[in-house]
Amino acid sequence: MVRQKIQIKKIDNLTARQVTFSKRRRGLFKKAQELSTLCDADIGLIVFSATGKLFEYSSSSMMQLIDKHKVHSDRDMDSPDQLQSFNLQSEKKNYGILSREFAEKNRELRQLNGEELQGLGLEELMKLEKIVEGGISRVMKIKEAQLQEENSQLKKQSEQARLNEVEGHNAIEGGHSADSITTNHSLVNGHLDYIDSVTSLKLGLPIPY
Amino acid sequence: MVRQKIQIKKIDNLTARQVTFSKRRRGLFKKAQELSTLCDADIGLIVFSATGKLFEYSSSSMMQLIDKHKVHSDRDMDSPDQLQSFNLQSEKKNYGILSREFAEKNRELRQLNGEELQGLGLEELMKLEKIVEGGISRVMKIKEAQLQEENSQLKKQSEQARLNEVEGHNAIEGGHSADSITTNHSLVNGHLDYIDSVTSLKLGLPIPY
DNA sequence: AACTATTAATAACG
DNA sequence: TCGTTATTAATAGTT
Repeated sequence: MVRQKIQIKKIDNLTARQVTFSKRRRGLFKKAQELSTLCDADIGLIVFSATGKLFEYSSSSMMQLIDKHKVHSDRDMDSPDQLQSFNLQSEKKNYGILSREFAEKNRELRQLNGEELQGLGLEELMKLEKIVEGGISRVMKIKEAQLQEENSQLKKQSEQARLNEVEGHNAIEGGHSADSITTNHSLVNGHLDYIDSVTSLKLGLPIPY
Repeated sequence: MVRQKIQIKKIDNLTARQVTFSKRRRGLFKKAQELSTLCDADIGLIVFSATGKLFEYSSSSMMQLIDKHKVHSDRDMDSPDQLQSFNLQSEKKNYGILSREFAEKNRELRQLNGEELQGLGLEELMKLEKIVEGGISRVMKIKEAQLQEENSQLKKQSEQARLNEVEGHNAIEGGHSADSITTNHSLVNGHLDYIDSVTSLKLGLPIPY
């Protein structure tokens, strides 16, 4: 845009390109900062050079800005079904990054919880529970339901045995043996209040496993 | 920078500020696009107006760019302990945003898993389990351990009852009643193989609770 | 890095 | 928001 006007297309000459990158990058960052100051705008600017080097500017905190941005874009794509499916595709491509980020968030949450959790723990846990609701808790709920059912069957059986005994009859009458009960039964449908008083008292203690 | 040079500080007049915001914003986006094209750079620009309206430009995909940025900044703050503690503080301030993002990631992961999970599910779940390791799974493990112990006690009892019966003795001999077993016992320490074959088969099915 | 001729951006105003 | 214009700012090419 000077001694001669240039076309806006990739600069062929490597050196010239690097020089232009430096100059224009500085200019861009300066303009971003000016806009932020003049108009009280919150601005984040991320630049990766062709070689992968990162340059960034943010008028506040890049992390906060990115979070804010995420909230906004989520709001937009919450209802439209077409965008949703498009989004799913691009997220599928990013599985690795995603799960790494997920792990990271989890670690962060754990750190945050680690402080609050000791005392107030329960409420936080209930929130977490609502949040997680993922595969693992599902599996554990299934397992728990099974155990619970097995339990009640055993209790019934033991009750039956006691009754039979009192009446002088034979308690074992061709039914299920205790060892086979585990293998075949339906799931309980009702609400599982898996956080009971005993469990609550143990919250926050390190559990070895 | 024109009829009169201006100071780079917040413009007092609201109208003037809005006008300047419009003009300079357009200029900034144009320069960002030019830099991206000329120098083959990957650029993301996020601008929030003072009123909270979002404007953004990205030479590729904003999501990919943000992921890339996250990876970079993680790499930088992985070892230095000082940065870590500073980071914790700023993250504490962001608890709300964090947990919302966490929930979102979880939803995304669930969606992704939803497809793979039907078949291979288990491995993914094991990974998830390792990742989550949070309060809720801990609580569920405790509860499960309790149930398991209760179970084995019941089984022992029922076995005892059967033996006693065969030998013509009284099975109920002043021990625990079946109803009181739940309330007081120690935890199992060993490994919990809570994903058993029965459970595996049920993976991916919607579980009502 | 500096220089500088030239274009691009834009402050003020209509 | 849009157009005009005087002026400053940014920068392409050169050294």
